[in-house]
Amino acid sequence: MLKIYNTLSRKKEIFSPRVEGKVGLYVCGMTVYDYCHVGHARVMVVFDTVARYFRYSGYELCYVRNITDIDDKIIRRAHEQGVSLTELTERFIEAMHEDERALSVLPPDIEPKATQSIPDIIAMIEILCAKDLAYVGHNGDVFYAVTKFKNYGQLSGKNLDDLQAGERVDVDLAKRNPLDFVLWKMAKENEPAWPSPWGLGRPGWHIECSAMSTCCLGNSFDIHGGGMDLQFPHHENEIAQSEGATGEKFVNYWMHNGFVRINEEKMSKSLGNFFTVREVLKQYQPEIIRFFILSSHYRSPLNYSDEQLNDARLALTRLYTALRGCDRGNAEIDVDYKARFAAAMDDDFNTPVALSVLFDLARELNAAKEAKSIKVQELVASLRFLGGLLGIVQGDADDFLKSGIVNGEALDEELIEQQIQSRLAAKKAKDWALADKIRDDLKEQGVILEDTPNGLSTWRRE
RNA sequence: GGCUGCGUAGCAAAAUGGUUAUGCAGUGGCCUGCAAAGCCAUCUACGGCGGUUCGAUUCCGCCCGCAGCCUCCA
Repeated sequence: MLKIYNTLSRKKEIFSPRVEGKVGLYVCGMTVYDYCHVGHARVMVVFDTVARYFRYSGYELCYVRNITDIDDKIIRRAHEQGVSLTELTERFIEAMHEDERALSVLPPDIEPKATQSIPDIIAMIEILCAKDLAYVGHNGDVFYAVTKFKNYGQLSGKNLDDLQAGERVDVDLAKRNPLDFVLWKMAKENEPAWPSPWGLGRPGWHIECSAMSTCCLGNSFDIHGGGMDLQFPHHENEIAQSEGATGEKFVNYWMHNGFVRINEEKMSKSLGNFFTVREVLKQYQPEIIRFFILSSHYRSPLNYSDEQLNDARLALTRLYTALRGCDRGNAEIDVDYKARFAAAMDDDFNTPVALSVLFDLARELNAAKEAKSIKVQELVASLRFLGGLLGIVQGDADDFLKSGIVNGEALDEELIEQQIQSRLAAKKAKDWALADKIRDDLKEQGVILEDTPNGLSTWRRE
């Protein structure tokens, strides 16, 4: 039985879909004006893992993740770079898809763009105006009147009085209440704009998600996810907009993932302390990043450091070492491991525990290999299968073990093979000093030799 | 200031009212020409103070420390 921590209730709740066997999942995606950083990677990997697990559990899933391709920052960046809006956004959408593929993130079922949802957005704003939940300010912008929505603040546990007390942003005089937020923004000169009943302009940030999610998944759907920082005000505003417009319960379960941190501080664009996915990929294999992300629970903070990435690499090395030279055949999946794995994932997607099951499997597999037990294939099949649910250990073991890219200058494989042959000859001649020297020299260059029982040697990169 | 959440062994990271997490590192053993890998065994814990309880790392309260949101942010 799957349990999900619901931000709305701040409790783990038994997941019960609106429609038996079906799940609608909406996740707030990227604003595409720059490359994805590790924080974005976390959202992608976390919800990809959630999506994979829903499908494995037999649900018919519709996974929607939007792209914000119109926004102040995008406009500014396009101006700075002297390119058109779409030139900029298309470039970063492609870059995002590249990063996703690298991280084994499967594409969502629907990936709506804000600029392609303008009619839906306008229609929703019109309803909000008609219901007197929105108004046109002095400057022509359309605002949502926060005080008119009775449950405002329920998701983030805030109330309007507290929010006003803590108000620390410049008051926009066009608003009736400083907490009101913009639904439609009038265009300034040279800004991309769409016609609307209120004039040429563009949508505010929050309304696009309300429009796209309800259009793709219905007025009511099961799960809405995103980073912790979106809880307030973004998701709070989405609820106000959607429920205000439709009169129906917007979302049943809200899932928020924790931040990636650097030195105990949130990784973010504004702090400038971020690493892009493509930067990190120069130093670590993509699977290492994915493992690193899954090694902590999705709601916990995740500290980014070379030490942590190296730990992830060593951990994956252990799993691949167990799989090395093994074939899964047509073996069945071990039911006990499968049950333990499912129990972990059913508990609010507890990937650290799910991973620990994989390590227990690896240990038994190693022992089975040594004992030449008939269980080997079953254990291999199980490790591959359960790893696959997390999007890891699907590659060839030797490919992973031999392709360390830690120090850039990788020693040529042919050269390594030559050295190994020389060493085998030295071993045959019982010239241990020479054999050891060759091995030590290779070790210096990050190549570790491992002699096998059949008198040969295999190798891997450190 | 208001509202969240967190504080676990050398590091990372889970669960749990009484019993093994797991990975890396350490120690002892097996294996090996010696290693590496692997296997077996093993040492390091639950921020502080009170309370509830037969029993608390786990529940409650207070304190200390850290992070996040309250402004664009995944």
